[in-house]
Amino acid sequence: MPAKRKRDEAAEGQAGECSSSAAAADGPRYFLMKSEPDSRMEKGMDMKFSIDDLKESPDQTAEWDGVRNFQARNVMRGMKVGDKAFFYHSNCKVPGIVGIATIVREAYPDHTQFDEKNPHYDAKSKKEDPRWDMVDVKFERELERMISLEELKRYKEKELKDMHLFTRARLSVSPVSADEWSFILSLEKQPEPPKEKKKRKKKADKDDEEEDE
DNA sequence: GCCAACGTTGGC
DNA sequence: GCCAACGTTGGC
Repeated sequence: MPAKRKRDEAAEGQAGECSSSAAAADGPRYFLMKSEPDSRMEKGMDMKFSIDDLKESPDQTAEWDGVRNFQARNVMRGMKVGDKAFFYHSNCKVPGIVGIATIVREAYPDHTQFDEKNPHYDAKSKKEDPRWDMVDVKFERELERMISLEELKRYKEKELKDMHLFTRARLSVSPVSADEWSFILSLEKQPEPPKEKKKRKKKADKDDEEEDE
């Protein structure tokens, strides 16, 4: 067996912690899925997929294709129908959670891996043994207000200290604990907090500050 | 547009 | 199986 295969399996092992064996019996599990709301061309294909795009999809349902990271794939493999996911806008002006989607179809092979025209084509993936999976997600609702990354970060030392969004920042699909889920939804009910100003201060402000000390 | 963080690849 | 080089993610 080639070494490559071994690596896949190793990666698979890692997912164990956040799966899966206990199906939907004990209620839904929770996730966070990142998507880019702004147009960005990759090999002639627009990578944009916003919460509005999901909402406007046929049956408000879309294939979550293009995941090409083993950890993220493994997280998706642990998803069950009925599980919930925060829809997160990334790589944009104001990144953050904008809505909620429901998993409506469990992991199955991502067809874009076999499509040479697709930016996520994977020449090494074989039809008999696909490397990459996708799930289908359905729009549930938008949040009453966006919970920005900046706002979430205010809790990264406390309520959200274990969130994969912070501890594994580059994972595009990550698990969210029930506590994290309800904590974030509790933020939604609160009024929008004032923006934390941490943009580079103007020199005048800075001088003032130094005088204060 | 920059670049830090980090996942992946491949030589050894 | 180590690890340097490379590529990508994604906030800023």
